[in-house]
Amino acid sequence: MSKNKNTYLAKQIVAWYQINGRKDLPWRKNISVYKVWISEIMLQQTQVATVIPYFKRFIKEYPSLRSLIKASEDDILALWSGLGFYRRAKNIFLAKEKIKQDFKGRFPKNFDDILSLPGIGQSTAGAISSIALNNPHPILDANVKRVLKRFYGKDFNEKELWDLSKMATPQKNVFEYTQGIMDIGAIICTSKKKDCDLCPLKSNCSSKNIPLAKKIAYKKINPTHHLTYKLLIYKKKYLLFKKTDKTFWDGLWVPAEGQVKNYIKNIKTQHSTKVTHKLSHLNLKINIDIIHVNKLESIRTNSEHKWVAFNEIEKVAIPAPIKKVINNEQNYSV
DNA sequence: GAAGCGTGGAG
DNA sequence: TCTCCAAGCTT
Repeated sequence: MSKNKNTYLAKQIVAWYQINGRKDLPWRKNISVYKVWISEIMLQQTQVATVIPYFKRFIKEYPSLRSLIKASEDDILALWSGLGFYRRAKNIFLAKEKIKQDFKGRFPKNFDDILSLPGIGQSTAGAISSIALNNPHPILDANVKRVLKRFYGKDFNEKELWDLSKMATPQKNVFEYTQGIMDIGAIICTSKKKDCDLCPLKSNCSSKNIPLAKKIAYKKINPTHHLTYKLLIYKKKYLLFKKTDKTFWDGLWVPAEGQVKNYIKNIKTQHSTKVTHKLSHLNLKINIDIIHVNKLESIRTNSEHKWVAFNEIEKVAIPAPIKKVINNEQNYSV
C-alpha cells in the first residue's frame, strides 16, 4: 500500500473527526481509562444505540474503578441483563479482580498489561490505549475492516487487515483517528449503504472494487432447543434459580425447571405462555407456566435460588425473553 | 481455526 | 417476516 494513501487516510479522518465526530457519546465525555474500558467491552459486537442506556446505568452505579472493585459477579451481571454476551460481564469481574491483585487497584497503562486482562483482546487493548491514553496502537473492529477494505479496494484477510491498520494508524492524533474511522464506518460507510458524498475519503477511495453485499456461502440452520419453565409467584415475589450450565445464559437467573414438583398442591392460579427466542447458535422455544401459589414449600435442589420481589427485578441478571414475560405478568397483576 | 456466545435494529 | 450483522474474545 502506498505511503501517500496511508497518510491521506489518517489526515482526512482526523480532520473529519474534529468537525463531525460523535463527541456527544457518553463515553466520550469526561474521558477516563476506566470508562473507555467499560464502553469498549459493552461495544464488542454491539451497536452504539444499544449500549448507551446500559453504559449510563453502569457508570451511575459504578462511576469509578475504585467503586467497581467491591462489586460481585452477580452485581455486574445484573447491570448486563438484556445486553447479551454475558461472558463480557464475567470478564469485567475477573479483570477488576486481576487489577486489584496485580496492579494495586489501578488500571494498567502498559499495552501488554492491558492485553493481559480477561475480555480484552488485541483490538480492545488498542482502543483503550489509543482513545484513553493517546498511545498509537491499531484497532481492528468491524468498522475499520470495512473502511480499509473499501478504501484500499481489496477483500483482505485478517492478517493483512491488521498490517494495514497498523500502517494506517498515525503516531499523532491517534485519539481522533481511532474514533473517527469507527464513526465513519458506523455512519457513512456502513455494511448496507455507502454515503460517499459525505465521506472525507472519497477523492482517493477504491470502494468501487468492493461489492456492497458479500455472497453468503451457505446459511447455517440453528438447532431448536426446548425449554420448560415454571415461574412461581408468591406474594409479589418470583422464585428464580441461578443457571449453571455453560450452554447459554450461564450465571443468569431463570424460573424453575423441575425443582418445584411439591408445589403442585399449593397452586392458586395457573396459566402458561409460549415464547420463541433466537440466540446466536440456538433457536429457543420456551414454555413458561406462570403459577401463583398460596403457600411456601421447601425446595429440593442444590442449585442456588431466591425469591425476588417485583420491585427488585432490575437488580437481578435475567435473560431478555424471561424478563419480558415477567414484566408482562407484572403489568397484569397490578 | 472454527465454533460458541445474546440481543435488537435495519433493510 | 426474514436475514444480516454489530466498537470481538475465548477455547
